[in-house]
Amino acid sequence: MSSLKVYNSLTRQKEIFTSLVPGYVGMYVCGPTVSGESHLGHARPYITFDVVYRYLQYLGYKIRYVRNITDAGHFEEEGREAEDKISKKAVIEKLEPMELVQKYTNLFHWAMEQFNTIAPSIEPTATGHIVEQIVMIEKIIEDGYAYVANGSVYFDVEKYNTDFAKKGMPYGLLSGRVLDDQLDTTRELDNQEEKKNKSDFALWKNAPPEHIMRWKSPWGEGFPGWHIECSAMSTKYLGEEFDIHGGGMDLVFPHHECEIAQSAVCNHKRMARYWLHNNMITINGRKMGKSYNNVIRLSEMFSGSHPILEQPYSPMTIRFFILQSHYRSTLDFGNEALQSAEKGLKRLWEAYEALQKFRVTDTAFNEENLDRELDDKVQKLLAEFDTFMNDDFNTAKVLASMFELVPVINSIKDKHITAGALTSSTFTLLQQKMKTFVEDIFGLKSELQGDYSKLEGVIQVLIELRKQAKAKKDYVTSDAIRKQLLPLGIALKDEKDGNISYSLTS
RNA sequence: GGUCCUGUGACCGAGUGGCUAGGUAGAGCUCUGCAAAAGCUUCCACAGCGGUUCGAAUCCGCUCGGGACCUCCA
Repeated sequence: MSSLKVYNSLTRQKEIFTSLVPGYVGMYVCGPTVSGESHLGHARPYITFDVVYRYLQYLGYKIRYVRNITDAGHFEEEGREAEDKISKKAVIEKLEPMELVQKYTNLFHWAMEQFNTIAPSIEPTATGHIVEQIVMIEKIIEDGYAYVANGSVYFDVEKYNTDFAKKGMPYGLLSGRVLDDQLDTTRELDNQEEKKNKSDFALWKNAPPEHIMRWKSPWGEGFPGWHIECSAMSTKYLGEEFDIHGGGMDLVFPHHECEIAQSAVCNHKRMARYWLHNNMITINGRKMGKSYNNVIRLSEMFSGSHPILEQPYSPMTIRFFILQSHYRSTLDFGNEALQSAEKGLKRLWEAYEALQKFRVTDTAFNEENLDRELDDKVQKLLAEFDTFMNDDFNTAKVLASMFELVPVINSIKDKHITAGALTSSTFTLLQQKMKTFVEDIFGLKSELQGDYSKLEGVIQVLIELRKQAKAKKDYVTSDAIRKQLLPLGIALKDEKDGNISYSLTS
């Protein structure tokens, strides 16, 4: 079998993945800032890395997946006073900062559950690791790569760049930036006069009196800078050097660049070996984001309550939609695209469920029925699942292969293909492999909720009545039963063999 | 302005220089009391202009268009 290759942002090429410790993988993914409700854009990284996580498990790795919750307020510079955005909003909403943070954390967890993502192994919060961050900052100061100014601490980017460039780790390595080119392009920021250079970034910010979120530190009361939490928590839970660091492409600079610098000073290591970045979801070609005023919250997606939405879109539809593209490409949102995804998923899922219901004995395999060509084709398509996933997690191609199997499955079900056209081993492999990839790796699931056992009994009664009506050629009655069930989400289908099957939609 | 990415058929989207991915929609057919579903068949592409090559959607150059980052950001 081919080995896993991943695109490493650091080297800008695909590399064969090997873990630092054989059999084990450490993965850190930048989590959400819980100062507001999650939007469609958030779905991309967490679904992408959920699949990465699941696939690595499939490959047999024992993996520790760390994803932080940023619940300590970072400061904003909207041309005004530096302000904790979390505490700012809390005042408006008359909520305690932690109450607000808890609310949005809960909403985030709810959305992630809807998407059927597996919870990370550790989900550390920034506020729960203030001590670790302070310790790290102290170390950076000791080593001479940070300085204190008016109760704030800044990272000395110039000095870092000068010293670490010699070690092959200049500042800007990940994002492809050259520090000297940057000096003029940095925008005017608050408290700029405190910094030695514009490119320096805050490790610790002095809290103004009105600031609600604040902690005691050697430099006075304040709060941590934007980047230090990830360095501190990744070191704590994954070690000084670990395998994978993931996040959205918009975090490459400055966030990840700063993480690398902080960790390099403290640990003298290169932090993460593979940097994986997902691309953005766009809407009308534009990134979804607060600043563009085009945010669709996940709760709005699920309920269809946003003016731009023609209908609600279920979590699985969105998950499938995301899986249909490659994670490093932009993905353009649109009603038409989502509706296509919804229908495609339905077709795939129904074929999948039908497949799982088969017993191998149903196929009645024997030499006469064997269709060698078809058998080879199925085997080839199944083998491609692994090949494509190994090629930087190309879920789009795997889905394409799955859709080539759908007509085969449906043809067996509808008896267009002779039972037993496939060898029983191929058929078993088809069932197993589809189950593994559809459910275990892609994380797709049925969206029917609750207990349908009673309803199923009721439907069987109606089906029986309809059968009797049909036998008497009483089509008025039989059509009425079918027609009235449809708006209730129960679709009856007359099968070839005279049976009536049904499918439920939520 | 700097750095980088990108432009594929009605829409979304994959794509290793040679084998017209796939999904949805459209058209036709089969099955069917009708319907739905399913199956089969089918139409519609590689922004433009040059270049390299036996051969380019894929490599190179230019032009035009879109986007990301340089500020919190998934």
